[in-house]
Amino acid sequence: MGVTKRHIHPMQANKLADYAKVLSNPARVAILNYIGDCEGCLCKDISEKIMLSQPTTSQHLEVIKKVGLLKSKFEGKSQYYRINVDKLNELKSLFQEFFETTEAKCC
Amino acid sequence: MGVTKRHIHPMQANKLADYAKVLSNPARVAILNYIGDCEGCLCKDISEKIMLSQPTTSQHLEVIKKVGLLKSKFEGKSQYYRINVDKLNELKSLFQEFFETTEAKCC
DNA sequence: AAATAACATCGTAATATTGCTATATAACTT
DNA sequence: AAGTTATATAGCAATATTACGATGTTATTT
Repeated sequence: MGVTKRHIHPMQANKLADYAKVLSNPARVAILNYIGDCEGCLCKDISEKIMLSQPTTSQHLEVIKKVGLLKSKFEGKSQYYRINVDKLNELKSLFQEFFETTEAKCC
Repeated sequence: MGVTKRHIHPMQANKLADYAKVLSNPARVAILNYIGDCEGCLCKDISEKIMLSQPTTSQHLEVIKKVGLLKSKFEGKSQYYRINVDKLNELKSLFQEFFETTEAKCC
C-alpha cells in the first residue's frame, strides 16, 4: 500500500499530525520566521531570503496558507503575506496540550 | 532534484523540522499517546492498539526512538518502551519558543 | 530439542514530498 | 502597445514515506 491510514487514528492525532507536517520542512519554518519579522512579506523577497526559487517558495507558502497559518492580501501585483496570529495561537495550545498530557501520563 | 536542502537553512529551523517530522504522522502521535499510558508498552500491544501491523509499528517506534523521545529496555524477549520525559520537555520548550518568538515578532 | 512469542529486518509497491525550469497570468510602467 | 514585475501553475525528476507480507533472530516454554 503505502498511504497513511488516517481513518484508523483518533481525530486529535490526525489534527496534530497535519499541523506538524507543515512545520516538518525547514524551508517552511524559515519562511515563518522571516514573515514574522513583517517587513518584506512578498514571495519574491522571501524566496531570496531563504534561497529557494520563487516557484518553490510559492508552493511552500501555499502549504502554510492551506492550514490557515497565513493570511494575505493583494496590492496590485504584490501579495503581502502575514501570519494569522489566531491560528498560530491555536497551534501553540494544541502542541502544548499534547506535550503536557503526554508528560502527565508518564510514570 | 527532489531532496530537502537542509544546508541552506538555519540550524534552528532544521532542528524544529526534524522534531516536527516525528509528529507529522498520526500513527506516531497515537503511539506516543498510548505509551504515555504506561501499561502495555510492548510493540505487539501497541500495534494491536493502533491497528497497524507489527512491522509497521516497529518502524514507527524506531523513528520516534531515533530522535530520542523513547527509551526502551529488554526483559527477555520483550522490549518495554517508555517515553523519555527529558526529551519530551526539550521538544515542548523548543516548540513553545518557536511559537512565542514567532508571535512576538508579528505586528 | 521443538514449539512459541516478541521483535527486527528485507524486499516491495503505492504514494507523497521537494525542488527545479519553463511558461502562463495579471498588474503596473514607460 | 510593449516591456517589466510579481506570482502562480504545469510538468518533471529524484527521493522519501508508509505500509505490508515473508522471513530472520533471540529468548522463553514445553
